[in-house]
This record gives sequence, C-alpha cells and structure tokens, in this order.
Amino acid sequence: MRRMTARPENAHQARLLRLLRDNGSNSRAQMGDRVELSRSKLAVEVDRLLETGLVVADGLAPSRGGRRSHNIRLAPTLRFLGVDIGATSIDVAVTNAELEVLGHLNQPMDVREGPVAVFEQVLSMAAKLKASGLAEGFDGAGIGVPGPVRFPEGVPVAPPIMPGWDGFPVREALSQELGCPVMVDNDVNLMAMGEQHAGVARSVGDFLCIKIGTGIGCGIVVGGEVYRGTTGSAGDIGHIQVEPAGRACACGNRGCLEAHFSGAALAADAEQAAREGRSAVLASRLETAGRLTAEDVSAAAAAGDTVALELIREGGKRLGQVIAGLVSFFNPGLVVIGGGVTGLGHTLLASVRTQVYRQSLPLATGNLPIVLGELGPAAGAIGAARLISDHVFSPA
Amino acid sequence: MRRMTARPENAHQARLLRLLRDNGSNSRAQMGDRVELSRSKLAVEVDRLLETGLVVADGLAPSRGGRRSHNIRLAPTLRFLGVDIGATSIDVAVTNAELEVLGHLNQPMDVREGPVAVFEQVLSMAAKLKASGLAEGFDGAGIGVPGPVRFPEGVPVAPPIMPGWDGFPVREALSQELGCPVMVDNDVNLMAMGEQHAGVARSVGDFLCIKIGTGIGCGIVVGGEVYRGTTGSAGDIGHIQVEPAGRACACGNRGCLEAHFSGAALAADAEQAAREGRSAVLASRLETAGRLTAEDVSAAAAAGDTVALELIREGGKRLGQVIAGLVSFFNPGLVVIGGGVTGLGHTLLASVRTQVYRQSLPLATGNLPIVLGELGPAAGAIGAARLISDHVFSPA
DNA sequence: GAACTTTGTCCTGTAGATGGAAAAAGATGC
DNA sequence: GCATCTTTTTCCATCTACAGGACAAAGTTC
Repeated sequence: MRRMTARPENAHQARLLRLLRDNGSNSRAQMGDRVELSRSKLAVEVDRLLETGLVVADGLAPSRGGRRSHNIRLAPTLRFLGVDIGATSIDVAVTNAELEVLGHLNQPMDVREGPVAVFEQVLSMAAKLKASGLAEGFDGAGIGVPGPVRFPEGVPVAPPIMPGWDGFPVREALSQELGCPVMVDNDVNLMAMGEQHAGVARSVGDFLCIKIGTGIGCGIVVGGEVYRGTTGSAGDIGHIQVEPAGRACACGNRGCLEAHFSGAALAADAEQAAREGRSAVLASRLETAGRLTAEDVSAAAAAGDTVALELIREGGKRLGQVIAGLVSFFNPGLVVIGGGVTGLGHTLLASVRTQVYRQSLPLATGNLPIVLGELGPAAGAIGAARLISDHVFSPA
Repeated sequence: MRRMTARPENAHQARLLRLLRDNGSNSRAQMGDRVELSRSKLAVEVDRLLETGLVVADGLAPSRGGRRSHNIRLAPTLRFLGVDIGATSIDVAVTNAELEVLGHLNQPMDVREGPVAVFEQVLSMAAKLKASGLAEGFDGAGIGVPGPVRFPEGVPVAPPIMPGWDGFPVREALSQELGCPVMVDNDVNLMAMGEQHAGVARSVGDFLCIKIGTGIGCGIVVGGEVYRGTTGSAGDIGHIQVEPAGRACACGNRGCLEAHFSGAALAADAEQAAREGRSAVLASRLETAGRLTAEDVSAAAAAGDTVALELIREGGKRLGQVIAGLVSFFNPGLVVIGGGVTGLGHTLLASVRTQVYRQSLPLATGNLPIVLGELGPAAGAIGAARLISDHVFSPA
C-alpha cells in the first residue's frame, strides 16, 4: 500500500524539482540558465535526481545553435491528489507532477456530517480515480477544509461551520489511510495557491484571493507565500462589519459581511424577493426547485431579471466596501475573486470595482487589477496539489 | 568627510554582527551556542571581523565553570543617525552600534516647508549632536518620512501631506550630504521596527503597529519583516471608511477614519466643544493658547473633563472598528498603538479593546494583546537606526 | 568541409567545514 | 598545594563541495 516516494537530498535538488514542476520539461542547458550553479554542480545534482527516479530523461531538446541538449522531466508516474472539501460538496482531482489535472470528481456532501463520513467519501472518490487507470498510487495529497487550520499539525481549530471537526487529526488520519504524505490547509488559501500556480496570479508576489461560497474568506499571499496569521485564521473577513446596525449574523454580531452577502445570504434574499412577488423569474424557479441558491440568482440575472441584478449589485457594493479597506491596508498587486458565486460574473465585478476605486486612494488602486479567478472549481484542488508538491519537493 | 565603514564579507559575518547588535557584548563561546557554525569556522569569521574593525575584543567573560572566554563587542565608535520627520516636528537621535540612544533632539518644523528646508534643519541638528561629542561621524542614517516611499530607491511617492516631496531623491541627497549610507522609509514602518527592536514587540513575528499623529497609519510586520505592499503604500488605513455618510475628508471621500479620529480631528472637535461651551476646561485652554491640540484633550481628560473623555472614547470606538476588521483579516499576534496621541493612554486603549474584542472572532482575539508603544517619541528614531543598521550589517 | 556554437564531461585547485588533539586557563576537591 | 575535571581556544589533518578551465561531442552556418 505505502508508496515510497524519494525526496530531494538538498535545497539545490528541491529547487530543480520545483523548476521542472512549474515550467514542465526542460533541457539541462536551460536549467543551467535559470539557476546559479556551475555546470558541473548542476550535472551532479541532475544525475542524482535521475538515480532517485524523481526525474527522467526525455529525449533531446531542439538545438539552440549548437549541440542539442538532453531534456529532463519529472517522473511521469508521479501523482498528487488534490482534495477540496467545501461546505456542501467535495472536489477531488488527480494531477501529474506538473500539477496538470488528469481527472476530477465532484460530489455533493455536507461537511457537517463529520470527518469520518466525509473521509469515507473522499477515499472512495480517490479509489474511483485510481480504478480508472489515472494513478497507481499517490505520492502526496493536499486537503482543503472550509475553516481555520493549525497548519503545522494539519488540524482544524474551532471551525464555525464544521461541528465535529475541531481538533480532528486530519493530516495524520489521511496520511495513514492513503499511505502518502498529506498536508492540510484552509480552502481559501489553497484557492489562492491554485490561482498563483496556474491561474491569474502567476508572477504576482502580493495578492488577495477572495472566495465567495457559503461563507466568505480571503487568501493572503505575501512575497509568493501564503500568509496564515498567528493562529491560522488570517483572511477570515466574513465577519467584518459592513453595517453598524445590520442583520444579525450566526456569529452573534450584527452587520457582518457574510450576513449581507454570501452564497447563503444571496439565496435567502432571493427567496424572500420571490415570495414577495417582486421577481417572476425567481418565483418560478422557487416553485420548481422548492428552494433557491446563488446559481438561481445568477441564472435570473443572466436572463435580465432586475431584482436579481440589483441583489448582485448591492452585494458587490458591500463586498467592495470591505475590499476597499483591505486594499488600503494591504496594497496588493492583484485582487482575485472566485468561489461558487463566480457565476455572478461581471455584474458583481463591475459593482466591486466601482466601490473599490471610489473608496481607496489612487496610489493603492492606480494599477490594481480586480479580476475573476481563472480556474473555477478546480482552483482548490490544484492548490491542494501544489501545497503537497511543495512539501514533497523539499528536503526530508 | 566620507567615513568608510567596513561591511561584512558574507552572510555568516552579517549574522554575527546582528547578534551582537541585538544582544550586546557576547563571549565567543556564547556566540558559538547561538549559531550553527563549527568552532573553527566561527573563530575564523570573528578574527576577520576583528581585522575589519567592526568588532573589538572587550575583556574576559565570567567563567562558566572553566577557562574564561574572550568577550566580543561591536566597535564602540560606530554611530548611527536616526531621523524621524513628522508632519509638524523632527526627531533626530544618535545611537551606538547596539542602537542605544546616546543623544536625542526634537524641533518643531512643518514638513510642508519642503525637503530643502527640512534637510537643512536635519543636518544642523545632526551637526549639533556631533559637536556635543557624541559622534565623530556617522556610519549610516535612517530617515522616516510621513508618507509612502518607493523603498528600494528611497524616494517619496505621491505623499498627501508632503507637497513638494513627490519624487525628491531623499536617499541620494542625504547620502551625499552625510557621507554615509542612507535608507528611507515610511515613519510608521520605522516605529514598528523600533518597537520590534527595543519595545513591546520583541519576539513577536506578526504584528501591527498603529500610529496616531496628525494622520493615522499602520506598520505591518510579517514574519519579523516589515511588509510595504506593492507600491509602498501598505498600512495606509487613515482613509478606510468608518461612517458611510460621515464627515468630508481631505482625500475627497466621506467618513474616513482620519476625518473622525486623528490628532487633527481631535483638536478640531475639542475646539468646537470649547466654543459651544460644553467644556469649561477646554474653553479655558483655548483662551490661553489660541488653539487646541490633541495634548490639550489629553490634559483635559486627565483632569476629569467629561467632554474630553467622551471625545477619546468615541475616537477609540472608531479606531477599534477599523482595528477589528484588520485583526480579522491579518490575525496578528500583537497590536501596538503609538504616536503623538499616546498621551490619551488608557482611556483610548480601553475603548479600542472593548470594540475589538466585541467585534472580532474569538479565534483571532483569543490571545491578542492590544498595548501602547513602549518607546514613545523615540520609537521612530530607533527604528530608523535599526533600518540602516540592517543595511550596514549585510554583505555589500 | 572549415569555422564557429553549444553542450556535456572530466579534472584540478581552492575554500570551507569537520572533528580530534592538545594547550591554556580556570574551578573543584582532597 | 596539588591532582583532577571543565571549559575555551588554537592547531591541524582530513574531507567535501564547488567553481572554472580544458576538451570532446554534437550541431549549425556559410
């Protein structure tokens, strides 16, 4: 069961592995250009990596005007498992060493059913992916959970929407079951890492990644590294106050961002509008499905429903208010908005942008792109794969 | 004129110099305990540092049960200049290599008089300190200015309260005049570095340092390093909105924190209260001085004036609102409050604490100290010295 | 096919790291 | 006062890592 994956012996080898992961196949000569190592040293380290089996030779590179160089790539049999546990569904993806998604499954599941039930599901999904011939075994797995995590131990701490998970040894349990290294992180942080690796945030050092799902969270990247805060709860912006005497929130306060705008709040607002007869489109959808979700609002808006559009605009304004504050404080180079509500798309984006550009100072917003995530639902799983690959591609 | 200060030749030497700076005199044996270098390597590097003159022998250490070790300390002739340019005054301090303040001068000066006039003043203050025998020359100078700075170049960018400074080559000009290396940073960042080096923030990796002066700013420290943001304007929290339809602010928006609470806003509120006859204490002070400052409010509060107390409480609530948001987002291990208004002291602190603990989630506030700065007006100058010492104590 | 480029391998000299031995300097116990 | 034990420092022989040059192999260009 247990699959022994070799680990790099030193920082140089780790560096080379990450280079190969991020740039795909590479010739020895090209790698020499990218790292400041002498040719001889580079050759030695590459040879050692070849011996361990982590990388393999991959034919000859095209000539750059002289002798052709040998190509090197990460072992094509390496497999990472990326798991994104959301509040209401689970995403599981298999990637190769370059973090390209080879297979992806999604299943609805309520996280409140507790860790045991959820992990049973996760393991069965992983088994299904394995059975379809995508992987013989996993060299590592990254797990995202919708709540704060004590990162070094991989244990959720006081997660508000995950009763029963507090202190559950996620990392240890899954490592045991899967027979490979496991790392656990907040789902929002993983989404940020996903967009950083393969999405809109490539080449940006400092950025914010805002995920709007059942709740609202924010991934913070500082100098290319995820910032998690002192107790692992950094980015918990759902309970910032946007309305001094606003709606009551589950956290006990009033006027939290999440109470006014989030997947759950949006659905509740839409249901109310439908019941009050303010929107025919929403009312008919409510009749069909029995309840409304953020996707219904998104569809209604796409159909031109003014109430749905207004709900989105109003929410964007609220979100924009908070983002404006964060931008003033953090001065990021990019703001990414993603999560389940991305379907709200450009209506939301326009509303957020207006608010931010109006409320923040020019120096901070001068050249600040505010964009939607590029990877959609895969962002979390890719980020999870990225997390564990960083771990596996570091000296033991 | 120019004073040639030696620079460490490699990272080991830099490490040792900083160790000596932060821990004062140290025996060779003690240093061996603190760095992971072999005895022989350590001896070689220390000998080289002795040769350069950056460190000197300093007698024998007390025995730890065997042969006594030789003490080593940074050259006692090393001098750093710490300059803190505020909106309305200039602080200049001379420190030794351990960043202990040997002499400190303060002069009122309006930063709006422009860089030329200000630097003339700074240079004359530096000359005065030199003349009093505290220094023969300077091995480096750190400069803090009340506005955003493009840090690598040491040039202010679009500073709102410093007309005439935009793009002025502060670093180059002062380096020329002083004949030593110079680094420039935002005054709030320097205050944070000061409190980190010698104040309440020792041994805290991630913290916020909020400075309330004429305006309001926030120094952000991530993993022991100051975070400056993409364009150097991180921490600019003065224009975060606290009141949707609040007071008009100089920035063009409404309801900015700075418009409701800052040295300037507090003074204006106090004057109004005095004129309206709501406070006898403030009215009498206004008559005497012709105008009121934050210090007057502080004094009135100390005398038990209810209006002054209420102003402070109200301001603390506003500030607390913003801090609560920042705490949720950043999850710091400590919040330091400092600046000119520190005189408001515990009334302000209590009000801020109440608001933050009420509004942020327990996980983030659970063990979060919110305290006043320890260094008072010297924090900026000490931070400035720290900044330049980091530079001088790094390989050329 | 000659001349030039690029790539990979081999080799050697040097700087740095390691760890033991021994000397220096002091503490402790009898 | 002397022998023994600690701690600190120096010295040295050894080992490893790495840079950089020389050279061979493989291609391109004219």
